[in-house]
Formats: sequence, C-alpha cells, structure tokens
Amino acid sequence: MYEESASGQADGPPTQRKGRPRSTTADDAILDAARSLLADGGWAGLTMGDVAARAGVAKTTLYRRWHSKHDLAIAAVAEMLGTLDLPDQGPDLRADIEDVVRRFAALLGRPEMRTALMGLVADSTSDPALRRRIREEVVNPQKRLVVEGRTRAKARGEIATPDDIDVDLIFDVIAGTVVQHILVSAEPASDTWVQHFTTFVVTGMLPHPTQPTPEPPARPPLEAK
Amino acid sequence: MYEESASGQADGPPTQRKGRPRSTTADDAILDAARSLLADGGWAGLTMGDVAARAGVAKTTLYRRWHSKHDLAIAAVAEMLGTLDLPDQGPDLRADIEDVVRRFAALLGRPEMRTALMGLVADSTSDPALRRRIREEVVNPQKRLVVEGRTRAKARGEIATPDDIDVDLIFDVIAGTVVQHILVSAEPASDTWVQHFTTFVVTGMLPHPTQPTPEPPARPPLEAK
DNA sequence: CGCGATTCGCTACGGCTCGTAGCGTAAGGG
DNA sequence: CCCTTACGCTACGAGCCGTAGCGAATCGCG
Repeated sequence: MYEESASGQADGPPTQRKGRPRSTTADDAILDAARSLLADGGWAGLTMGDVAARAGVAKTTLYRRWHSKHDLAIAAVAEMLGTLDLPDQGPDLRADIEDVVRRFAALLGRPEMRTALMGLVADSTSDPALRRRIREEVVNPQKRLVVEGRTRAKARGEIATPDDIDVDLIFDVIAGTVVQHILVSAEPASDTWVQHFTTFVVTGMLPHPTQPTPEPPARPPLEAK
Repeated sequence: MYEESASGQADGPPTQRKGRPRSTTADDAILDAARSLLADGGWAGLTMGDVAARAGVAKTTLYRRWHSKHDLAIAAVAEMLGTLDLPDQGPDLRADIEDVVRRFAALLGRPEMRTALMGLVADSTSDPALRRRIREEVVNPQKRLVVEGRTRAKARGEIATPDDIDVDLIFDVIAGTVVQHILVSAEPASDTWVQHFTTFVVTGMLPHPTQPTPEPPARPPLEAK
C-alpha cells in the first residue's frame, strides 16, 4: 500500500521515516515530461511509457507516486495553477472582472493546460469521483477569484449586499465562456474580445431591469419592412 | 476507396449504383448501440468491438461506414440534434433566449450526448481537423438559434440594428456556461437556474452602460445604502 | 559500520483497444 | 445469370494501461 505523499499535494509532516527517500528531482522531471508531452501530442499523447522515457525514469517510478494517468495529469496541471489572488487593489469591479477573464484566457492559452483539462473533464463525465476531484483540486480554487472580487466590490460600495452577485453563476459564465471561445470556437482571446466580454459580464450583473417575463410586452407588433 | 455516404450526412443522390446495397437497419442499429454504450460507460465505454456486438454486426461493417471512432461518434450525436428552430413566434427576446438555454440544457442532460460531446472536444484540442468538423457539423448548426432570435428581435423592434447583438459572443456565453454548469459544476439546470441565467444574459445585452474603463472611476454606477 | 527499509531501473506480462487484411458467403442490379 | 458490392468471421500488428518480480542502490538508525 503505497501513497502517502501521492495524490498531488497533501504532504505536511516529513512523510518519510526510513529507507531510501524518493527523488525529488524525479518528481519534477516527471511532471515536466508530462506537460511537455501534453503540449506536443495532446491528451492521447500523454502515455505513461513516454512520460517515463522523457523523464529518464522507469515506468514503475510513476506508479509509485500516482495511481493512474488521471492522478498524474491532475498533479501536472495543479502545479501550474500557482497562487492566485487578484492584483492588489484594483480600481473598480470592472477591472477585477477583466483581470479574472484574462487569467482564464492565459491559462487556457497553454496547450498542455487545455489538453489536460479537457481530457480530464471528458473522462470525468462518466466518473463522479474524478469529477469531484477535479472540481475541488482544480476548479474551485479558481472560484476564489470571483469571491475576492465580490468582497472588494462591497468594500468599495459598488454593490449593496453580497447577494447582488451570484458567485457560482458568474464563475460558470466566465469559465465556461472562455473555454467555449478558445477550445470550441478556436479563436484566441484577443484584447478586444476580453474587453467586449467583460462589458457583457459587468452589464449582466446590473440590477435586473428585465424581470422574468413580467407580462406581454406592450410593444408595437411589427411595422418594419 | 470506400466512403461516399460516410462522413455522416452528405448523401443526396442514390449513392449506390450496383452490387448489394448497404443495410439501413444496420445503420440504425449501430448508431443506437453507440449511443447506448456512451450512456452506459461514457467515452471510454464506446469501443468499436462492443458497438458491433451490441448492434449484432461485424466490426468490419462499422469501418465500412465510418473511418474511425471519431466519425462514428460524430454521426451518433449529429443524428440527435434534429431539426432546430425556435417555437413559432415567441412573445419577446427574453422568451427566445430562455428557450435556447433550455434547449442546450436538455441536450446536455442526455448522458450519451455529453459524454460524446466532451470526448470529441477533448480529442479535438490537439486535432485541428477534428475540431473543425465538430464546429461545422455539430456546433454551428446550433448557432442558428441565436441568429434566428436576433432576427426576430429586430422584427419586433426590440433592437435597432443587428449589430446590437454579437451572435458569436452570445452563443459562446450560452453554450459555454451551460456546459460548465452541468458538466463541471455537476448541477442540473433547474428552472430557477435557467431563469436566473437568462436574466443575466438579457441584461448583459442591454446597451453598454459601463464603458470599457473610460477613466478613473467617477462614481460607483450603482449603489444602495 | 552494518542492517533493515524503501526506492529505483529493468524486463516481462495480461488484458484491452484500434484499425486492417483475407476469405467465403449473401444479396442486390443490368 | 453474372458482376458487383456488402456482410460475417477470424486473425493479426501495434499500442497502451497497470502489475509483478528481480537485483541494485540509497537512506536512517543502532
């Protein structure tokens, strides 16, 4: 029964007691090799044999650290997420939103990131346990950016109560739209697109002027043409 | 050199000239089996051998119709898309938007749909040709719903010029957000969520009250308290 | 210094998948 | 009636995942 420091990040105390310690340089080499292969050959290009070969390590060494290819992929991308946090004291809510959008776009701009992310999401579609891990270890940490933005907005007086912003919805909108734009529409997140989209999001957060279908709109039927 | 009626839909004239014709019942059985396996075992559960077995057909018969597993999957989901079109004469823009949102949610509510879709998108991340096919055969047809909604909105006088609505952006927002909500956040598209999100989208399409960071924040645009 | 514990590299494997090839047979069309 | 094509079957090559078994290397500890 191995594991202990596996699963990616839960470490804490000196996990090792006695015996030969694990090579930390091997850890880095493996994760680097994994990202390299992901960038080169996509999700299908990430094979345990190739990772081992490129890292100059035996395949056994991989499985001593991670149980499966999924675990390795999660570890490889989780390490890229790094510490988040908005830049100190943005001027207003719009700037913070735009910053979050830009961060997501930059993340998905890396080939190794998008291939791993989509590969994991695809497999998680029929694997609730995997989906849960991805959500908790990869996605949810990013959600803090939105929470932080909301806190600041309230501190600035831009919104009255925290309920004015539905964090879950805003997050799904930003993350989902950026993914769709870059991965499916296959277009880069240009500056103008980011600003355009940010305007849409900020506008959408305004107090709902259009109530959920109040009644038949008193509107001229149609006289155009 | 086979193919002809393969690739999923391009048929037109009686493709067949002489020799034994292809069994159309086999076509249906294969696609049904593929969807069935997708629903049961996800993207990994879709194996050519199992599809053939469940359809009561030889594996050779599959490859006589589609070149690869990707082609089969595309054909299987493309058939489910059916004819789109909004319901006749919705009352207003909001109702049309809500309808589109609901359609996407219903689509992704089917397990065979989401597993196939995400599997294809994941693989397409490092395969431009595949990505192009998915975009043109699966995604873009759906985009017509937004175009149609915009046309109606203009006819009703709800918007001045077509430029008031960026179809590509709106589409990415709707498709991306629904996918993120259902697949990553793993929550169902409840009625209240659909209405909440629709309100967000409709509000976001209003004439941009917040310009792209014009200058030092004159004043918080909205405040209470 | 020696000893137990653990890791490492290597090789080999079982099971599964994709996609192809070869062959005899079935079912249409001119 | 014969030619052409589809069909079913079996077998195969190549690739991948994850595991097992083995000697050799490297640490902590007494």
